[in-house]
Amino acid sequence: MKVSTLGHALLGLLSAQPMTGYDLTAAFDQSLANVWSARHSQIYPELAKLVGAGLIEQTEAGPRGSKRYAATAAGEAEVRHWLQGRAPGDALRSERLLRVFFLWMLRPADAAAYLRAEAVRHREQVARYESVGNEIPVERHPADRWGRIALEAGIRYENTMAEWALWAADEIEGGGPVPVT
Amino acid sequence: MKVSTLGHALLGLLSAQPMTGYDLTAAFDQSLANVWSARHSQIYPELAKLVGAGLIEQTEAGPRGSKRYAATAAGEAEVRHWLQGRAPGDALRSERLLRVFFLWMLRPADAAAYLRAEAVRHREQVARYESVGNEIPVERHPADRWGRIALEAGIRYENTMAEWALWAADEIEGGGPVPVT
DNA sequence: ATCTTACATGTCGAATTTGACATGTCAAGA
DNA sequence: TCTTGACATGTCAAATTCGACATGTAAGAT
Repeated sequence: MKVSTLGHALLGLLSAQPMTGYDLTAAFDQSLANVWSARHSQIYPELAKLVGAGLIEQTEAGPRGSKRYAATAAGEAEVRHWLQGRAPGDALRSERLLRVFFLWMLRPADAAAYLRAEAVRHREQVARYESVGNEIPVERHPADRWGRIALEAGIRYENTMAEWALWAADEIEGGGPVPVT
Repeated sequence: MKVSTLGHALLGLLSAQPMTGYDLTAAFDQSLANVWSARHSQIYPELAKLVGAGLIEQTEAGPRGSKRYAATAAGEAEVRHWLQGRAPGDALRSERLLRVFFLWMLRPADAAAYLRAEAVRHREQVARYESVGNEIPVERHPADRWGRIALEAGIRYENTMAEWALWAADEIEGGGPVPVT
């Protein structure tokens, strides 16, 4: 039984705490949004699949026809196995970075403007992350601590990209014709 | 006529220089690999689609049944339009970062070991990038200069992640039980 | 009482992406 | 001459992802 990345993400979330599909969707929109995304239309079928595989189970039926799931022992084992296996998808996918390869097609001033706007967006993201950081409860579950650690990665990433974008903008505007030594 | 991200990437590459599907596949395996990936099985059909849309055209038929394509004026205009439109897919997708959210499921020592191994992988990537940097010709096409700029983003990114991973490993191993105030 | 919003789950078709299968050419070295 | 590896293009089924459509409940405000 092979489990997709989405499956592993759901399994991981449900190992920390039992949740409904709605809660999981919210988790993908909030904390996980910046590393992996999924819509509810993908989440619900995946939950059914995981139940079928015996990796999660429904633990409770709530108010609005809601169903709460938790990872089974087999499910938790699967996550641990995934965590320790060699990273297969170590590839990063980012349309924003892809665009940089083609900025040479714009006039230098436009490209520089684009990069400075990117820097602003990255800084804004840092601000959002920092406000999220202030909302994380003071360590109730180990997952919270790891949430902070992942957040730190996000903050460092955004700051690095913001600095890079400003550097690149200067490089392009100031650079002028290439010094061919 | 809507063009996918892959389509825009192909259009951008073919605006810099006419290439065959094989060349494009190589470009996705090399320079673009770290921001967007595509297999030849996706590239060839997409080329046919772009030809149909009048965004690229075959300019030459080579030795082994090879077909060289170049972007048309409409194709170049499409790339410029894409570059200037508001970033839709500003979401980053990384299975490696996703895993971090679930490292709490491992024993602290194992999680720290995982992070230190990550740091090593990031450093190795920096080394690879730097050796690629030495192979870029000295500015023959503006795209080369942008290649360097994109490379710089990659180098800064990997260095940041390597530093973060080491910091996180220390944080976990040193941190001990949570100070509950 | 009605309205709005958040909660909650699902399906379906289309687009995207992957991996396997399939085929053939050309150049260089053994 | 033969074999290997790089060059070169394609198809197909399956998996993944997305966006739209569809439906219904519970709580709180007006």
